[in-house]
Amino acid sequence: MVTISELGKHVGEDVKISGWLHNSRSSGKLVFLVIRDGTGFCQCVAFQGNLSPEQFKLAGDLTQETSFFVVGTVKENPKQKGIFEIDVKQIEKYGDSVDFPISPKEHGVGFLMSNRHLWLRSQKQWATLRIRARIVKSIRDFLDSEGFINVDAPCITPSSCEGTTTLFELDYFGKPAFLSQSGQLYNEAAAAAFGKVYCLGPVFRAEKSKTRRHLIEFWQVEPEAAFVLHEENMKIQERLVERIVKDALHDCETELKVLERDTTVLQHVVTPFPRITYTEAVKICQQEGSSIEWGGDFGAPDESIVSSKFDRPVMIEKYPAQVKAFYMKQDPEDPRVVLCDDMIAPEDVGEIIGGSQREDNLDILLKKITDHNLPREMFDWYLDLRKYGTFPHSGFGLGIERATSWIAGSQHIREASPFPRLLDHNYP
RNA sequence: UCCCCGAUAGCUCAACGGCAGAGCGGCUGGCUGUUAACCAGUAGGUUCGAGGUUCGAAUCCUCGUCGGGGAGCCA
Repeated sequence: MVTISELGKHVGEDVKISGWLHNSRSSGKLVFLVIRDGTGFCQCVAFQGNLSPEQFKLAGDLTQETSFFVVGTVKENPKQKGIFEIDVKQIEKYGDSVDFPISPKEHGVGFLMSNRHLWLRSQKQWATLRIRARIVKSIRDFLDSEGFINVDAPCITPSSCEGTTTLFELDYFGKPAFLSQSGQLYNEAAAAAFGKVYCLGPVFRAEKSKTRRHLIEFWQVEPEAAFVLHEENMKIQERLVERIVKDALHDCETELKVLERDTTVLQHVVTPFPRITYTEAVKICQQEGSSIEWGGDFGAPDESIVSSKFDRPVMIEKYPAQVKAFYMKQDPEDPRVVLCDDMIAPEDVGEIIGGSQREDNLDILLKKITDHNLPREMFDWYLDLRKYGTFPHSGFGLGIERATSWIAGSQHIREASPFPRLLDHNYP
């Protein structure tokens, strides 16, 4: 058995391909069957003269998504160079498919989402999720080669990490527990044991978000590195994003073509990325008519204004302390701001990275926990990290689906998750 | 939680106060190179639910249900 992705190596040979019927067209004595096997899509040509009457009728009667195999000779498509097709000699069904709901014409989002388990078979969903897989591999390859160790964080936690967003509460054998919104605090403990670490897994936000940029459950990679300062933290971020985009352009040419993605913007994604301070970003927004004042956080329209000024991802650094999490380190040169940065992707995708140097001074951290009204006793273990050999360190979080959505050019982040969890939508 | 928009054939939509329609999908037939193929025929309806206005409601009004987009929150 040969896969569709390998057909180019078998031109002139007879091969067997197993898969599902994506689409078919017939023309009297010819039937064109587009088969998909998970690795790609391929046209099979069944000519009446080459098949028994039973076999030819079988080919013509196949319905959408019937599973079957063909045996035939691999040929280059006479009209399209580099595209291969199969001259069918034998064809056999595995299983029928009656009234497949997703026909080759337009469908509404609600209908497609309620058929997500079948929608995954569509070409664009296939392409998007293959890009997602490539991105995850790029992230692991990059971090592993940079000496980071994969140390995963728990999904179930006794309290909120940041105390800001709403969390899902669980009954943990009679006591409350929460689904984690971030592995960050655990990463800091791991960084003190392993130096450079990252966790990669799902996180959960119980916010009733209803936008094209938000998921209730999403995957995040969170690198954390000991003795890395703010400046170097940003360099790691931009090199990681550069690598992800470069790998996708190199290895996902077919997928990007299926998605009709204009890759010009992606070609520009090379380091160094532009950097501006929060204060500069506020000025830009004000010049464009935004009502934002220094000290407030950016709204989605403000992010759009800033990102529209640049041809690649832009990093905004040094936000006011009051709009950021308690664990971010105060800027020694300006105590009003913290040593953090957000990376805003182009094309209105929004924030794909949030990162910072962490507060390593025990007294300042204690004060911040009090100021944020966080339960001190829940953070005892975290404060231990400052008691027993405190160390300068930094880290960041990159949203896998946001990155996928951007590179694939998705209209909505839900397409970047195989089975997205959305507000009032967790089936299938 | 707030603000907009929507619900009509399996799907995508039209009809906007006067006979319920089209394309796609299904089915039947035709065609040796099709690319969401094409051509002909055919089946398919409690117009989301409840109430109201009207000679007459898919259409106007009220309430409800479900869905979509956006804000806030953030990856």
